[in-house]
Amino acid sequence: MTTTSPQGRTELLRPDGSPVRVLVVDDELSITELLSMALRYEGWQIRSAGDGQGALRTAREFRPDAVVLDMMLPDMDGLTVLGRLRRELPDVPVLFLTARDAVEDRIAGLTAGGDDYVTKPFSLEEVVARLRGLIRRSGAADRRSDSVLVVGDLTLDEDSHEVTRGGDSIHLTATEFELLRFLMRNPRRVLSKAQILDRVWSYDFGGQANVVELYISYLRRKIDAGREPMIHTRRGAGYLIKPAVS
Amino acid sequence: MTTTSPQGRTELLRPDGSPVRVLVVDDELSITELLSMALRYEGWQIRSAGDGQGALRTAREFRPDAVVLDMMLPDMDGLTVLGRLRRELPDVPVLFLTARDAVEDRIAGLTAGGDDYVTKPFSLEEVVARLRGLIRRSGAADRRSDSVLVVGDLTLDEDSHEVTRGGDSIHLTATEFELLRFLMRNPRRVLSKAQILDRVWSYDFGGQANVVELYISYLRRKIDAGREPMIHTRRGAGYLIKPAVS
DNA sequence: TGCGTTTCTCAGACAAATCACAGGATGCCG
DNA sequence: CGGCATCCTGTGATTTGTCTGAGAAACGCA
Repeated sequence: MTTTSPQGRTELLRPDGSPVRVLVVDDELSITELLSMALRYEGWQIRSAGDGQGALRTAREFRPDAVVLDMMLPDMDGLTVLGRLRRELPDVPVLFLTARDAVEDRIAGLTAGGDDYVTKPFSLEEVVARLRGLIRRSGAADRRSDSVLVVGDLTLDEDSHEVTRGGDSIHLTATEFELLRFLMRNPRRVLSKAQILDRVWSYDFGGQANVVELYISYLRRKIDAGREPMIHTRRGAGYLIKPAVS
Repeated sequence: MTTTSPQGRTELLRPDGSPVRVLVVDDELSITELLSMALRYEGWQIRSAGDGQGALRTAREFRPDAVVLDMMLPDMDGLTVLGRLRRELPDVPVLFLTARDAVEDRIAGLTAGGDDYVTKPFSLEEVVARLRGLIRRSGAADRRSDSVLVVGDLTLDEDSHEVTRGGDSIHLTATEFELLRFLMRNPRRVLSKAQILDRVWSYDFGGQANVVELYISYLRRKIDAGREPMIHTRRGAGYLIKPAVS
């Protein structure tokens, strides 16, 4: 089931209307904190664990709808945790976190069961989007929820990565796509450059803050070009997107 | 009966609408886990067993619509298991798993009865496709479900392995065929290279991830050559197939 | 056993995307 | 209506991702 909160955000809910439950497992406290905060903001109920033992214990009791699982845990191998987790909760989808530079040896097979993974360092948008996808497909959330965001005559399909405005297909790069997704998931809402940076860029991004301005300008060229603009600047505050007719 | 889920994936169902039931029998836990994961993702209900005794016990109680049976089991010969299985469930189709170097003529006789086999190491696409075929032909699922995938003017027949575009017949190698089948079973959906690798290549493949790029390029030469392209690259995300007119 | 086919590695060419930098434009305040 | 802060955007260096040719190895079949 999806529902729209007073702020205009669309939330995933379970069929009985209760919030989705997600278990986050990582040994770095800064990561679990970061993720917990971001996922809570999605309206989900979060528990976290710092090792395999804790993960299994919490899973048994918390019965999450999805799990975010770091492959590198102090006490056991990620695949071992996965195996035991599956014995408890056979159908729970798992989002794996892996190091990008890790020898890609035992990444194989991770997506085979419909699970997914992201590499560290990740962007929160990416984690949230993939989790939403997993939960949607797992059927823990209502099946009617679909993968298309719509704001005015602008649409964004999270499955096909297709973006259209007024029926015209628009090609976006990966970063542009994530930025637009973030804007569209928060329509009519001012998002500060800091918020955007924290969400759309990976958590270790160390560059200039004006990449956001740059990418907003890219998006405008592609989306607002010669039309009634949908992306607006609130000087000193941030940006927002809203339907053109206003 | 077939039904199309919100994601656009086609699922096999039994005539009464309940999910298809499959029993997986293998003594290697990693194999049963891998298969269970993948088959569950097909929307099927899975039980697994690690030896002949367990297989027979589970079969009696679970009454599967199909069985995946490793020929090498610790306690009894695959043929013995088959014989006893047949006494319980005369009509259930069986997919045998055999080592590649095993004497193949023993198997040849078995498949005459409508059963089928794949050799280890297998790809998940292959197992799933063959299981779908067995279940379809056994009549456990609705007979109207057919074996031809269609995307735009591109068709792929899973039974005859025939591929055509705009009426022209196209010859594909085994790997090209499986890759195309995977793409066509997930039309308009971005599939990452990891997903493709996990699904189309065998589970023990340890090679370079760029085989996917290579085979995509082979497919393009054969399918998109001089026509409106149907296979598209989403840089940094993966590949997708969709009808040319769009 | 030998020949054609298929699979896969490797490496270079190429294209696209990302981002820093800096000058120009715009809005806001007094 | 100036002056300052903020925002916009052109340019180009660098990095990253993808495509494909060439050839080696494995396979399948006669």
